[in-house]
Amino acid sequence: MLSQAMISRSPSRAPVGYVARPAAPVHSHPVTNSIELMGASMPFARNSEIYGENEPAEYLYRVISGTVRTYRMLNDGRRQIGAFYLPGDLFGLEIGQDHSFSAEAIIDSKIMVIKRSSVMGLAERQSDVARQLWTMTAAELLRTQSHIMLLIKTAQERVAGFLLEMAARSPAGKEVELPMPRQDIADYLGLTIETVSRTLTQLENSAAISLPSSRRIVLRNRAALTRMNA
Amino acid sequence: MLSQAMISRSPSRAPVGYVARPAAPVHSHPVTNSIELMGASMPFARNSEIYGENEPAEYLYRVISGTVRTYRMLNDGRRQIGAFYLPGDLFGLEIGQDHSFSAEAIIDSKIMVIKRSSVMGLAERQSDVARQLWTMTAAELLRTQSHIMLLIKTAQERVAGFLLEMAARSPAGKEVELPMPRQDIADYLGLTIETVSRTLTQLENSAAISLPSSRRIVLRNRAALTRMNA
DNA sequence: CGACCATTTGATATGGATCAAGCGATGTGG
DNA sequence: CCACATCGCTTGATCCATATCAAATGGTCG
Repeated sequence: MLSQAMISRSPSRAPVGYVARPAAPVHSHPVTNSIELMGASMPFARNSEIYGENEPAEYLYRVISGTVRTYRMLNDGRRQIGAFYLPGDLFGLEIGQDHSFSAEAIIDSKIMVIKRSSVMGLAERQSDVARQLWTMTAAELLRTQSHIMLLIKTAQERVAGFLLEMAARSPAGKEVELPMPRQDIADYLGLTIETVSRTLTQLENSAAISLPSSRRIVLRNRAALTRMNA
Repeated sequence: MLSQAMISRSPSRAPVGYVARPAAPVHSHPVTNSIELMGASMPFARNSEIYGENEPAEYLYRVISGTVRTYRMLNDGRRQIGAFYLPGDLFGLEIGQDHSFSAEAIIDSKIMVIKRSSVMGLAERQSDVARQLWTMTAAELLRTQSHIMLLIKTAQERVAGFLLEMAARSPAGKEVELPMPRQDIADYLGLTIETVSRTLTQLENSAAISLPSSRRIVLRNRAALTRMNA
């Protein structure tokens, strides 16, 4: 696991030499309008690193297509996934010098890369841009706070909560396509893959969901899931 | 527990009628200089509510003396403490309309209350104030992210981490005076009081700490604690 | 002193982890 | 085109860390 990440380090990271494009806005987040048009699109292969924890945060990123995970490791190898980012989502915004998490593409992804200095420079002069940056950070804070609430719940509640969250973010509300493997879900929820798997089976048996395939989940009884979500 | 909170709701919250003071700055956080001089000091009794979750966030707060806890409840009564705030700390800053956590004084406390609108107005015109607000939110985000990492650890790691955190924030580095009861520590760490208590005893037996009294903790072997902290 | 509350300690239960094996889909080389 | 290796996922058996239930201890205040 670690060695794989190591290998993928050098090839794909530096956005040097990439050509800036007109950058067709894919998803339009109301909050980030002025930042929307900046930057260059870059491909990242499945499992490749976008940036590493403690590296200088020189860029800010937006998912064009694909999915990204951010994570942090404890020194003995336990991994905590901080967030999943879907098309339209911004990530990698830091106020400190360095990134506090690492980021990897979960599947082949296109990522818009934006120079931090240019955004910061803009924020100096335009208070609405400054406000956007603050708003984005605040949104991350709210998300992280909800994540904490997830982590004190039972396995069933965590999984139900995760499914509802993913459903809410997916284009089709009822059918969810999960881009990430069970291990990622487990590391996001603070559970093992076995527990995630068993809980999903259990939810299927109780008719709350159905699993046409392991990555495809249909919410059959959203009320039941919401009730479980505590 | 809930009824107690209810009772304490009306008496002490609205800062109406309080006289603004010159407000001697007690602790000087480098990050919050311009905000430091604003607002009025207000007393809050032990266990009284400062604000409630989902209430409009009209003020911003700084601890002058005492200690504050913020928390959120799940609908079945499980409580998660989001943070402890010590003298000098700012809390209650929200970018949305409402507070996302409730806040209570743990012990009798003096709290500086600052009108949100006045800070926001200032931020409109002064970019350094705007940057301060952003920086404060980002600091909260970092804290919350660390909290998540705590919650995936073992009981011993959580308690060791908590003690180190409190020690780092306390004036005297080696001897820590805990202003909060075991239940608050438990709800912060996602454990039960029994587990917190047992873990402390175990740390004492292994000579990592000593407990002159239940609220007073001496770090005898910081290296051991750091090692446990994973 | 006695009541009350916080904390500790003890005994037992249990949810989720761990260890281990089976299964199904996907891809590859013969 | 099929046999088989691989990988991700599920299922089963057992274990263990922490929760739960219960009682004892200690500290504080009237």
